[in-house]
Amino acid sequence: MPIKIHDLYSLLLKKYGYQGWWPLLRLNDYGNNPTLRGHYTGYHPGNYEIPSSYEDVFEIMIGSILAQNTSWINAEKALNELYKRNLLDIQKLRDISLEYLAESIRSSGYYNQKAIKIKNLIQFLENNPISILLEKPVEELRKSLISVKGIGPETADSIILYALKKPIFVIDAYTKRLSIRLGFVEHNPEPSYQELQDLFQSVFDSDANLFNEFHALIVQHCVHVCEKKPKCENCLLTKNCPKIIIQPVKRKKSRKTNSK
DNA sequence: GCCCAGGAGCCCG
DNA sequence: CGGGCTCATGGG
Repeated sequence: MPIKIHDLYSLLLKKYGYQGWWPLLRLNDYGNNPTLRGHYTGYHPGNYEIPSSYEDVFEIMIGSILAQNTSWINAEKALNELYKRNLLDIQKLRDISLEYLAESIRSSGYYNQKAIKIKNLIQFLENNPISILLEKPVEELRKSLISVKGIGPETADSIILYALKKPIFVIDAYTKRLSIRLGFVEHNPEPSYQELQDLFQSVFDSDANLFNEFHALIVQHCVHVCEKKPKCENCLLTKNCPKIIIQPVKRKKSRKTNSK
């Protein structure tokens, strides 16, 4: 029996509990300790008042770029490095060289590109301070964020939802994979970002806290259970999943191991 | 060694 | 408008 999106939210919440996104360095138990441990703990389950300062908001914005196509642990190491070097600050990030910035965020991968992206974000924030962004309607906000080179739809929506606490549903690779496997959307052709976002937003009233929790729950489920190679034996949704046991979804059309 | 991770831009047809 | 390529570290 196919599951409804609304029920998916209830089941995931019941199974995994509140996720406490977006994590912040200052909430890590090593927040004031420059020695990074093996895993991160900066979550704040059930507390939707966070971020509660411009510093928090800014950290989430930077983190959303560092996290692009990268495991959060690697992104967080880079964020922690910026913190250690006292660079988590708009003026500091503006004044340092691109090279020094790139070297500081090395662990997040794509560090040359991400350094440029962060510089672009800094320039954007100098023209559009956080206090101004908070006043803007979501649609206008989204357009202006996406106009920054290096901020695409997912990063823009992450900033809107998790940094600025405005209601918009974040679509990522996990959400797409899960939606396909559960049969919310067709596999072929692949659903667009907009299609998936419209679908999820059509199910609920516009609610930033709910969108926050739901997306975080999807990530939790997909990271540990509905992986690229799904662990269906550990899944709470097997009765609802058309893809159960059947081949681990698909493969990319042709994979070239192009070594230079 | 291979595979993958909380994407985006660019270039092409 | 969509597919393919590039960017890159660190963990399993």
